[in-house]
Formats: sequence, C-alpha cells, structure tokens
Amino acid sequence: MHAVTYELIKKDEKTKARRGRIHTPHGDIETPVFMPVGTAATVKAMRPEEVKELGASIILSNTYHLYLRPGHELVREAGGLHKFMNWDRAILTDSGGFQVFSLGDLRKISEEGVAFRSHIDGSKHFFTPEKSIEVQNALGSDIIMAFDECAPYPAERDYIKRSLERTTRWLARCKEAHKNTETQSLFGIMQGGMYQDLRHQSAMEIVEMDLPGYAIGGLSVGEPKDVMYEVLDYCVDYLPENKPRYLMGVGSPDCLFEGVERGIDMFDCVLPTRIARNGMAMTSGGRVSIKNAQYERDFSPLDAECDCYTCKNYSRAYLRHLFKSNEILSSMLLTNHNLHFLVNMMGKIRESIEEDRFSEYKKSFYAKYGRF
RNA sequence: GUGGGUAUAGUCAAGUGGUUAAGACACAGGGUUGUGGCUCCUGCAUGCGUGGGUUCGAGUCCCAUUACCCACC
Repeated sequence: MHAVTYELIKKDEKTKARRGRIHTPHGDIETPVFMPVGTAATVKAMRPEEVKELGASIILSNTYHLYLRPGHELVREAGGLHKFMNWDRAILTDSGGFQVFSLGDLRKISEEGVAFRSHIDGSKHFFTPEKSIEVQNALGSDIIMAFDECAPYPAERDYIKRSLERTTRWLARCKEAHKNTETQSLFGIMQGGMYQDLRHQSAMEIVEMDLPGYAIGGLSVGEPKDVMYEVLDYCVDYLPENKPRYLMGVGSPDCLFEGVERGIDMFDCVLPTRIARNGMAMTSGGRVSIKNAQYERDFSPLDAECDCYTCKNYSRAYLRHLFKSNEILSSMLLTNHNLHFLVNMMGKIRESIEEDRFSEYKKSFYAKYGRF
C-alpha cells in the first residue's frame, strides 16, 4: 500500500474532467486541486494559518532550495518540513529537476546527474536521482517528485528523445533509492516535449513502474497555449485512470480550466504569488494591475464578487497606495487574494463536476474573465 | 546695502564652445506559469531661470535682469 492513494469519485459526462480525492498522511486532498508554491519552506508573504484558512489542502516546496539553504539535514533535525514550517497539511516537494532547466548555463547534465553552481553563493554541487530522493526523504514531504530533466522549448526531437529516456532511467534510480514508502510517495514525471510518439514512449516506460501518481512535465516552458493544450490532450490518455495526474507549473485561470477539462487532477504554479508581489491581481473580471493610475481614487474592492479577507476589508485605492509605497502589506494582501481566488475557483470547478455542469461553469467564467 | 555662490525634467543632479542634454528616483504602461523575482522591460527635457549679445556653432563665453543661498555691514 502506498502512502498516497487516489480515489476517483466522479467523471464528467461531457469532458475528461474528473472529481477525486487523494489520501495522504497529512489529510485528504479534494481534486482537481491547485497547490500554492512555497519554495523556501514558506508561501511568500503568507502565514501558514492564512494559507490554511483560504482552503489550501496541499502546498509545494522545493528540494533544490532547501538543500542549499538551510540544508536538508537541518530540516530533518527540526523534525521534518511540516514541523519546521508549521504546516500540518500535505506537502509535495519538487525534485530540483526544474532548476536544472531554469539554472541554464550554471549547470552541466550527464548520465550520472547534474553539476551546477548555487545561485546563492556560486558553490559547486552535484545532484543525482539518489541525492534528490535522499534530500526529499529528509524533508519528509508526503509526495516526492522524481528527479527529471525539463527540456527546453523548442528542442530537437533527437535531444528530447535522449532526454526523456535518461529521465526514465533516473526514475528507476529514484524508485530504487526511495526508502520511506510508508510515509512518502514518489510520483513519476512524463517528458517528451511536443512530440506525441515520444510522450507515448515516456508514458509507457514510467507507467510500467507502477508509481502512486504521475506528473506531466516539460509543458508551460514557453510554447503557445494551443500547443500545450494539444499535447495535453493525448498525454492524459497515456496515464492510468486510477492514479492522480499532475500538470506541473501551470496556474493561470484559463490553463486550469483547460487542464481540468483534459483530465488533470493537480496543478501548481508560482503565478498567483509572484504576480501578487508585482501588483497584479486575478479577479472574476480579469487581471487587475493595481498600480495603474485609474485606481488611484477607486474605493471599491479588488473584486466585488470575492469574499477573501483582502476584498472584504480594503479598497483598490488603498492596495494601490500600499504597492506604490513599497509596503510589505501590499504583498501580503494581494497574495492572499490571488491564492484565495484560485483555490476558490478550483472549489467551484469541483462542485460543477459533481453536478455535471463543468462546461457551463467554464463558459460562464470565461465570459466574465475575458482575456488572460 | 556690499561681496561671493547657485539656477538643467516632478525631485536629486551630470555636463570644462562641437553629433541626437548622462544617470538615479518619481511618474506612466507592459511582462511574469514544477520561484535565481519586494523583479524585469519600455516610455518620459526640440530644452538648460528670463532678456539680449559674441560665435560657423552656446546648457557651456559676455552683459543685463530675477529668484534663492552664504558672509559681512
């Protein structure tokens, strides 16, 4: 028995959308779900209690960052990541695979692993699948991710093929290295770029390893949205129905709807938290750049339809003032709102699937939200 | 009143007779998708207190004038 298991509750009649539940040692996760990102053992600008209050049942944290600082041994000493950061719900840790991609010229990939330089102090490090799992075992997150290579876009078919096959070999090593199977579950990651046959190949190879969950990686790396949707269409079909499906790094409202429609259960993204710190809000009427001069004397709430703490208590004019003044509270209030917006939206999506009106809900959402 | 100094964008300012007047902040707009991000990109002075003059050419030199600052009476 895996530490993390998936329960399929209901399938949408018209689309591939589905309503499910993931059981973890730190509580159940109703799916489809959006996971806020807390890279350095903190969802930036938020207290854990707030993240809980707005309804998040799982957050994502990062192996690469915690390994570099404060160090996974220190987190282990602290009693694990949950205790260290005072978060008693589920945690998923990314493997550091994405940093292999985003660190760009600071790294070198080989069969054994990845040599890279710390973005903090420039020191040299070497990550292998075994190392990534060792770190994630020390952190104690409920879901740990395989160490993969997130290939760039665009990329030659030949490169993608060799990369995906290496990612598969790395996955086998991850599975072998993973010891805490009673408390932590390892998810595999599909690669294959924008090539259908390679996606199929990748899926066949990783599904065979019978892991408790599967992620689709290598998307949202700069390709046009319609390309991503097209790839997503067939990717989901290659994954087993009785396991959660996780689309990595996707989090704009439209992408969430499109992902759910194609059968995705889990999403994570820095978008809501990052843009919040840069003065951008997601609202039911579309994106609102709170720094725009038009809100200088706008004393109405950010989103009249929102019942989050920020919208219940503060005006656009005040939020603009906070942002222009570089006040810490600006990041706090906008992050709170954006996370609430997405978590709440996912709740409505789940409800709509239960009531067989997902397509209708999507349509009405798009009508109001407009351009993304 | 006398002597000296300073006036360049909303602010602080570079500029030593030669293309198109640095830069910073502010302001305005845009970006951000498994976080190297309180960040990045773009725009923003046909003009140098005002009026004359010298010169092929003046923010730069000369004269006058106004405002402000400092010292002395």
